[in-house]
Amino acid sequence: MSSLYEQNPSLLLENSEIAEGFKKIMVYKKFTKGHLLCETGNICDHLYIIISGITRMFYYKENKDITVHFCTEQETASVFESYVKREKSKFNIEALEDVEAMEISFFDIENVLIKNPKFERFGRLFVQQLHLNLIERINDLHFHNAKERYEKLLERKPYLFQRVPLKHLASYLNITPETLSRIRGSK
Amino acid sequence: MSSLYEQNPSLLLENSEIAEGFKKIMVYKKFTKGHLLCETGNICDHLYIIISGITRMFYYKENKDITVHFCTEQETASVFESYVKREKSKFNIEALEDVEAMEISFFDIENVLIKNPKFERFGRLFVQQLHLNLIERINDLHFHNAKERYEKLLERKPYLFQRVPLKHLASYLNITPETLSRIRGSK
DNA sequence: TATGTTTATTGATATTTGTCAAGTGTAATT
DNA sequence: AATTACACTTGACAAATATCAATAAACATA
Repeated sequence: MSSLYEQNPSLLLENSEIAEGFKKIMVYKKFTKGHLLCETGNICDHLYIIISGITRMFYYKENKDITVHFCTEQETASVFESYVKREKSKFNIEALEDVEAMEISFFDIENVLIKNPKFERFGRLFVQQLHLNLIERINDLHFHNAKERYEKLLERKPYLFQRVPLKHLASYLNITPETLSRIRGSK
Repeated sequence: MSSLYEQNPSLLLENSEIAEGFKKIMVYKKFTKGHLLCETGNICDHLYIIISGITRMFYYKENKDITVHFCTEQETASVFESYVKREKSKFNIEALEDVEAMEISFFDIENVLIKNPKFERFGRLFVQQLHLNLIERINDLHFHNAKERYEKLLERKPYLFQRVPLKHLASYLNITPETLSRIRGSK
């Protein structure tokens, strides 16, 4: 598989040198359900590679709690734009279950990349994968009505419906809990 | 400015070695208004760095022409997921004006990165910038109603309203031309 | 288990946005 | 200039989704 379209950056971690380089800066962490891994107004200084559990990213709009993203096993939770641009996060990240994760700090990644430019490839693939995921998400939001969005999500991430309160799924789908309930009822 | 949050990858092109590496694989191209730089069903094999003119990415949903993205001077047009994953594009890219662009092929980028791993940093920053733009876009789509989306776009990219037919802006905002017309009328 | 709290469902109604149709304006072409 | 095609606007109505209120179900905790 050629470098530009290697989709899964974790493949590169089989290269033990790169794996070791990153493993050195990872810290094992546990968070209890309800804990905020990142809070509005703070700069998101860490990435969290989820080992177990599930998180959601959310914010408040006119007192309504709106979820914009979920992360679960093998995925990486962060407020990317805050992390990269060093600006205050508009979002919170909350543990919806007890969460185990490997934490990596911005500054440590920084140093690894400076010392080992060859790790940049991993960085690119990592960001590329984030980007591909977001393209899929935006295409879903843009091209489909409420019911289609629901069905897509049910097909793609059925586990969310087992693990996450429907109200969060509703706001993630950009609909009200009432509308989600009616969509689900009409089956 | 430190490497991870250098936002504008073009800064790196001031490093003449990297600039030269990429310049070698760029080809100057001209397209007339209406030309399709990428067509549905084909793999998008090239990036286009726009020098002048403007493009839109669009597709057909139930015979409706829906615009998902615009690119203008200094920006890079491509169907990223087709380009990266080597899969058939779901989108067309159309020149809305006569367009001058630097064309770069997938395979040439591939080779440059393989021969010069130090160029990976540029690649990462490039993808990172794409990603930050998309985050902004999705936040707008997700968090705002029709009128707010219109106002955001007017504020952020006023030139689009000078250069692009309103019907394309309407579908980009995920509303009908009639709704856009009414929003504009109510001022 | 009992109690209180949160979450989910259901119904009635309101609002937003879309659809269809007609008409006007504008630009390109003959 | 007349003709055509396309873009835009406006109005009447329809459909999708939201809001508000009431209730039921599930969950948490004493």
